Amino acid sequence: MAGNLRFGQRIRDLREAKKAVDPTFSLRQFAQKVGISATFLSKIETGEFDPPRAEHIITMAALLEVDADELLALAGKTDPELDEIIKSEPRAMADLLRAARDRGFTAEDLERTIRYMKRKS
Amino acid sequence: MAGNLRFGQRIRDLREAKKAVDPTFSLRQFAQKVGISATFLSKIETGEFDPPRAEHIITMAALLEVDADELLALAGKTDPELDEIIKSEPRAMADLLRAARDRGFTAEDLERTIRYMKRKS
DNA sequence: GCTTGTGTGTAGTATTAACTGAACATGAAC
DNA sequence: GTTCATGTTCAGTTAATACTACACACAAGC
Repeated sequence: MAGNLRFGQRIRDLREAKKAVDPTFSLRQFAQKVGISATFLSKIETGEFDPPRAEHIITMAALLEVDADELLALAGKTDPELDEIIKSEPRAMADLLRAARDRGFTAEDLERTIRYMKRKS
Repeated sequence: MAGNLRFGQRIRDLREAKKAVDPTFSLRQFAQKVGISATFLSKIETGEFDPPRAEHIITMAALLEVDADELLALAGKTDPELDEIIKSEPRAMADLLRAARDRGFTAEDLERTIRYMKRKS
């Protein structure tokens, strides 16, 4: 229950922006769409509670039409899908990530690597 | 508490093999080295309890002189270190993993990618 | 001035993961 | 034949995560 105002504030901002156009994005109705209680969402938006679990964050991103990875990163969580990908080839995926870290790869370097992968497949 | 006999059996086999050479690898003493109770280790080895948390699995691997990733994979867990790596560059690392999955990359393909990364850095 | 909808404060609960201590039965060592 | 170390069983605990219901205060609309 440490709280995370950066995440909460971002959700509130996005929700209010949507609400200006679509009144069904009130706190209560948005909470219902996401599948959590209004109480919980209120606490999250004010930074009193930690972000909800990844699944709910992904639902929020879809409803707010933003990229889920951005919100997950703000929440300090990782997409459970990534865990599944790692488990599908644990040794190799672990090596891949460690190689990227050891080389101090930036987002740009990683993009270049992805383009290389696409060429090779 | 679903239990995982494959993991437990592997730990028991490795431990017994070590114990044949080094008698300090009894269940009790090994549990102490790892930092868990003998009760817990017994349940784990017999498959009655789930594997312990990743940190303890990594300690076990070091003591038993096997690769931690092998044991973690058997336990169905991912090294928390990988989570940290992902969080250091969430969008890009997520894209990297998804690209690998979408292309159906095998361990071999991933090794080739790592070699590419080493050349480029 | 009552209803309706807004976000919020109080006071919790449910579930799960990750364990534990103490007592026990069995066999080996002396 | 008692001591000692082995692995196991019983009956729980602790801490964290992820929430919830209900009642409230406030403002807008009729």
